[in-house]
Amino acid sequence: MKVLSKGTVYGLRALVYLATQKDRTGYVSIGEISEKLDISFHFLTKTFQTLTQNGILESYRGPNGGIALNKPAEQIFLLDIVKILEGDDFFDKCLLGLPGCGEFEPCPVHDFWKVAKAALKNEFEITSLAEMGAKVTDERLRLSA
Amino acid sequence: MKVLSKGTVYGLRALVYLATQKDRTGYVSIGEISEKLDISFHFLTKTFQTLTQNGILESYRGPNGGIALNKPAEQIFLLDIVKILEGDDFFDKCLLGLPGCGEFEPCPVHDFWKVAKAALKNEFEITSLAEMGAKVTDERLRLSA
DNA sequence: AAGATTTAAGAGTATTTAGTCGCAAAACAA
DNA sequence: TTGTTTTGCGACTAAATACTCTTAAATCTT
Ligand code: SF4
Ligand code: SF4
Repeated sequence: MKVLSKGTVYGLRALVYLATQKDRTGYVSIGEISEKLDISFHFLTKTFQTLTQNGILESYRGPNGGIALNKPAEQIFLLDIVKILEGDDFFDKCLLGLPGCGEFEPCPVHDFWKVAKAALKNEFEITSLAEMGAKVTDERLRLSA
Repeated sequence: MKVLSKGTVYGLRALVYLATQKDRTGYVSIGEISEKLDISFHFLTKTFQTLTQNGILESYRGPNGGIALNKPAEQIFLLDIVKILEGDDFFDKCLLGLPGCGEFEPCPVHDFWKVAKAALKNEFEITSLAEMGAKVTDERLRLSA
């Protein structure tokens, strides 16, 4: 059951790390994050570019450059990230991938899936990076499960 | 959000089709199913082999051969299929793929995810092929969403 | 026995996702 | 201006997933 792609998970972990560094001033380099979280530098870079282009991050090149959250971590929600990295239609997906589906002639799991999906979306909608950063220690961001 | 692999969805659609044919006696050929549901014959074959090896289906070669459910459709549940085709650990997966995770130091979505996963599993556990077959018309099994 | 039908099995190809590499562009420092 | 740091970007490679093809084995029909 792969809900999120690797790229999204990496991006998320990195963003949460950023959220835990909120007392630091200025930019945090991708190199540092890559090293601290043990994520491929170039892979992260690509993900961050997408996030920068979509207004989540601000980036700056050159010495002491790096990236920074574009808004306070309290105002960035899981849903924003997921929508950007997984696509806007992320929550429109059907469970069984059957045909002509939808409300019209729903399969047995349709009603359930609709509710479950809505719950997941809501959870993503109310969970901020700040909240995640507060609950997670740096150590736990390092190795993947 | 890809919950189930293509192979699993195909297998599921095919099994539901089988369930709708319960008044027919004898075996249903993979060729027929492949044609009726517009799914690649060889791909289906592979999935069916797995299901046969795991006791869901009974198969028979030669003219008028094919496959048949090994138990009444009322006694085959979504969960059985998913466990076989996606692996036994399907519901053990973590949402964010963070580290050392689990109960110890859960991330903010952990509790929610635990509940959502349990609900999904329960739904899969109580939904039988018969139930799905009753709710779905053959037409709707044909084209994928 | 010979040929037709149908699943079993495994090799082979294509597409998608994941991850790597190299260099250009921006900014700074000396 | 020259060199260094750091992001931007596109091409490249690797692995996983999805799909196809070929041949064998079982069973029936004649
Ligand atoms: S009825 Fe709903 S859940 Fe079921 S296959 Fe169709 S869209 Fe998916
Ligand atoms: S705390 Fe739970 S949901 Fe969160 S990353 Fe860890 S295992 Fe996954």
